[in-house]
Amino acid sequence: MLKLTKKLEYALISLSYMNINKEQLSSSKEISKKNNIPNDILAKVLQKMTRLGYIRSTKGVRGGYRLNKNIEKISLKTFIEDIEGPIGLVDCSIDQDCMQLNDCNIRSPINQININIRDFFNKILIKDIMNQ
Amino acid sequence: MLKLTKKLEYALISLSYMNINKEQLSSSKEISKKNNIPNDILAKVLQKMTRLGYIRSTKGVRGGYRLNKNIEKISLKTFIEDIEGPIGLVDCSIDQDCMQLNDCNIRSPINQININIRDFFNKILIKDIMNQ
DNA sequence: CTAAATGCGATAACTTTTGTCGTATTTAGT
DNA sequence: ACTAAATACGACAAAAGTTATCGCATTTAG
Repeated sequence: MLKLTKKLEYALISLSYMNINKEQLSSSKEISKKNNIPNDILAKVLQKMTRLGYIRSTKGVRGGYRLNKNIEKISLKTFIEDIEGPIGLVDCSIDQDCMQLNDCNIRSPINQININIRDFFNKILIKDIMNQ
Repeated sequence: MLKLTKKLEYALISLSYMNINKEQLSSSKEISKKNNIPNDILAKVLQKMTRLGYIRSTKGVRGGYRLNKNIEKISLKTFIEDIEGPIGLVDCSIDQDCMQLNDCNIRSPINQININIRDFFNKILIKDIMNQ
């Protein structure tokens, strides 16, 4: 319940892999084999990261992916939210409508905690995860 | 994905309710009605908190629940883990076995982040949530 | 004795996550 | 021009986790 999804795990593993493998393109197949990740899922994760601009793709034979430069500056918060949507401990920290409405007795403290968690992840850079 | 479960939400709402309602016992039915929570689920959450010693129950007609004294000292980390099990961003921060085994390229940084998250929740007391 | 409450287990419904499949497009190499 | 290897993408299926429901037992005030 306070857990990263596999999608996110695979994304981070891939970035780390590409970081070590900087000189060449890394294909989805290669990354999946080397890291025991189902290829079909990984492919989609890589495509998503491409759309988001974290990596760049080269199509066709001998194609593959490589890191984009901006990756150095991205926080884990931005990355998580780009891949999975907004971080919210409870529904009302994202989209407001819940049964308790305005008289929920824990709304404001929980949402403060949520702000602090976002801040926590904002201070972590993904390059810190890539450069283990 | 970085979200509290309803069980936990209901638990915290109940504690907050009992805190406001200190002078009397609060029945499951009463708490559920006042806070728009399905009664059957809430009942089990309350029973669990009773087993864990966070609240105390009085059975029979006019029975109900009230806070136990120790509640003042409990951290959100302890509470979450008592209700839901250990906090772990990835499986290997809890039970080790994963596909990547020892050569996972993000294992150690992620597990360090996990330690920091646990610490984050450890510094929050549930009474801070109850006393909104 | 009855009604209102807690206690508990089994199971069903729902939601989210994870994984699979099929097909189209791009491109290096021959 | 053709082929094989790669990315791109959408629809769907399977698995897991969360949330909700039901039925029955026990306790106790009045």
